Amino acid sequence: MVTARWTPIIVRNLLAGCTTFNEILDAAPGLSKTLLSERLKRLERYKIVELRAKPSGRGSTYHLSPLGFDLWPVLEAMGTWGSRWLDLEEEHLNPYLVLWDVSKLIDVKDLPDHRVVIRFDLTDLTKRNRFWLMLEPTGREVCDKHPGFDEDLIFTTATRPLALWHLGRVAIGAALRDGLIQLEGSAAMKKEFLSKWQGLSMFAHVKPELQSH
Amino acid sequence: MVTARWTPIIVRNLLAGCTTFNEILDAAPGLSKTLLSERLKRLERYKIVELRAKPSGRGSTYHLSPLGFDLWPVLEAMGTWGSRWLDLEEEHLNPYLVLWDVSKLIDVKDLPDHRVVIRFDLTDLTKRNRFWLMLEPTGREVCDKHPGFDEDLIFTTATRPLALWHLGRVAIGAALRDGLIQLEGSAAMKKEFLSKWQGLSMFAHVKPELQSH
DNA sequence: CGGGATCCTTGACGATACTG
DNA sequence: CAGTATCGTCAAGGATCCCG
Repeated sequence: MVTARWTPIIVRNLLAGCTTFNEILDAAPGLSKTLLSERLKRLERYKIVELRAKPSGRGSTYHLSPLGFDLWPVLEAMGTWGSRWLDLEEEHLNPYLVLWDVSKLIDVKDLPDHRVVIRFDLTDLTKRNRFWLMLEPTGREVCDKHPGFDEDLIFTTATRPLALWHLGRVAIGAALRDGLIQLEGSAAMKKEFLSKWQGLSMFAHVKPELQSH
Repeated sequence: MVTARWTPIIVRNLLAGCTTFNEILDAAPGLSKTLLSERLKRLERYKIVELRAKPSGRGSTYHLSPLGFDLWPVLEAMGTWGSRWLDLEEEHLNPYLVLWDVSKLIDVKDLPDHRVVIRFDLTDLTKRNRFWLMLEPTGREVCDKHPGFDEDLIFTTATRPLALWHLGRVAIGAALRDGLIQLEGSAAMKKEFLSKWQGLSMFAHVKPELQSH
């Protein structure tokens, strides 16, 4: 069960803090509602996931049990192995997923006490090429429509450099110097971003054994 | 691929030292030849397994690549999780598999310089209730027919105490005292067995969180 | 022994529609 | 929104036979 199709992804999403059905679904593109429903039900039977009634009355929220949390070492071992040995594939370039991961990995204690909006422009895409990362005292969010707030930073790059940066395979400083990434905004915001809000992948420290060209 | 049905078992068998098609198959009961063949082919494409021509000319032997060996942390994390949280199931009681694991886990350097044959009698079974563990300078083997050599030790127990002992959930001393396990043979052999040839599970040190009744 | 080729069944899954 | 129910499809894989 733990290794069945999509379950590792679902558990990762729960570990990352997803709680509702659609949050889990959004962070698992390609997964159908039918299958997610079936998996969650099965994970509940296996005591890995617990359901709680939503305050709103409609639907439930999903949470890992102690048993489920303890799957983290398994997922970490898988992630480390993948980072070390697998090439960067097309599917890892999905900017929404990269930014989703970025948003989840910014430490709560590093969140600003005011709202910050960072726009990401993907120069190699023609549609769905603009995303917004919102950092607020209460949480972090990624959306692909203008959130209606002023933008504090604008991050311009292509999908591949974005993924490589997040995976720690290019340093942000070098990428800025080489023009792979551009960052616009006030000096103060840039500094905050570079020091606190990078949200590097959990496996950014893993040294790949194979050259991904 | 790494998490596809049976692949973790296949990789575990390769890590344990299986090299031929049938060795892998024997240690994965329930796995069909068709599927093992397909999996090995796929693992080869993924550079996890390497084939080598057999000296005999017929068939090949299968070996893990560096990439494959590096899956060990993943399997270890899975095994630890399972030992900690999952109940002992019927399938884990299979005495052949338990003894297979025992044989693989006896350190080469602890192997005797002469042949030792240990017979295991399963008191709760009526057929296929007798196995032989053979320890030789050149290797270890389990069979379910009399190997034609004298027996040095006779280990009498039921399947469940056998599994519990191997998993480290009952100490051999306590099991002997309680009569769950009987051991017959010369005092010297018994001493060797108890000190060197127990071949406890790799997860025998993991403390289960749940009570398996 | 050491597998490969075929055939045929099953069940896993996606699409769609539905419900409170 | 937050899922559930139904149905059709396709591919994964088991059984069987085959071959050197």
